Amino acid sequence: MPITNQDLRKAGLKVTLPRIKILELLESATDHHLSAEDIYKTLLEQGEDVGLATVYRVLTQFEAAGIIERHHFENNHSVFEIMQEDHHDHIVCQSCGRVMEFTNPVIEAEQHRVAAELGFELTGHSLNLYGYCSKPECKDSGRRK
Amino acid sequence: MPITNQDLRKAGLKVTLPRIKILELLESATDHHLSAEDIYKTLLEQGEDVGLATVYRVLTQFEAAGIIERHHFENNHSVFEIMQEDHHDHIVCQSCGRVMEFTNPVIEAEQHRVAAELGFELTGHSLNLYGYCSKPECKDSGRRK
DNA sequence: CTAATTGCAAAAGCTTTGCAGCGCA
DNA sequence: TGCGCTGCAAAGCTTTTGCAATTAG
Repeated sequence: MPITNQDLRKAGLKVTLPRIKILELLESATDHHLSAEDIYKTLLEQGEDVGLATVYRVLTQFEAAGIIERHHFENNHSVFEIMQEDHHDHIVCQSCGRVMEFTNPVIEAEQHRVAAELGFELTGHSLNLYGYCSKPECKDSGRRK
Repeated sequence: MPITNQDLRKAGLKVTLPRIKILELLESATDHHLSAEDIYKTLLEQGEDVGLATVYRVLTQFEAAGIIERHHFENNHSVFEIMQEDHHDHIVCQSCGRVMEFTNPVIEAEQHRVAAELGFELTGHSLNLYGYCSKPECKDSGRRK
């Protein structure tokens, strides 16, 4: 279900144009993982008059409100996505930049076991796989950062 | 076994003071995970006349030569460590910054299974757990970034 | 000797902050 | 109307690059 204006208000955030637009983008993106820059450029292309600083501020607020999630991939590339019901990890194509999601209960369980074994109270984790995807249209599409 | 001068030469790198010092630091650090800044500051404290740019250059060359490994943790904190025989993942204490290593064959195997399933040729991965460790002396030691 | 390496300073990302004006509730 | 929000510009950080001087082999 999409994020509603009510959800924003509940998070103590006013319903403003930049916020609505950014949510729309994140919800509609083909692979719904976008960087701040992606969002900024797309909004400019759509004729919106928005500042990059606002994009960052809004994304940070959304993250704090639990509306979106931020991921740091390699080469310092950060992307954002709408928070999902179920947790999932990511696999990123080094060639075309495509991001796919997957869930794996076995890995999940092992992580908790490992943390417990080492005497850690687990608060979070990130698992990212990197490789080359098999899509025919993916032959160094230049998306690399 | 420690990295030798021979290893450096074999990698096409001249044996210079900064390189030796940086290797020494990485090999002797208590938890052998150091950031570029850590290394730079420590060298300065030791009275070495070295530039931060050199530290970054050397680390990058070492990484390319397969001598060290770079990890991106959350909040854009990068650390480096000597390359080990066996692959391992990391668990980081959010409070004291301690980094521990662990290996888990089950997770390892699952990762390959998942990648294959999604049609990816796996080239690398990073798994980091975050939490709070149970060491008594770890009570917000202020190391947080 | 001479190409590799270094320190310094400047530049290049990416992200955050200060501020005056604008706009949602 | 009032405080939150925004765009702009400037500043902060981490990392990289240009360059002349230095050094390993």
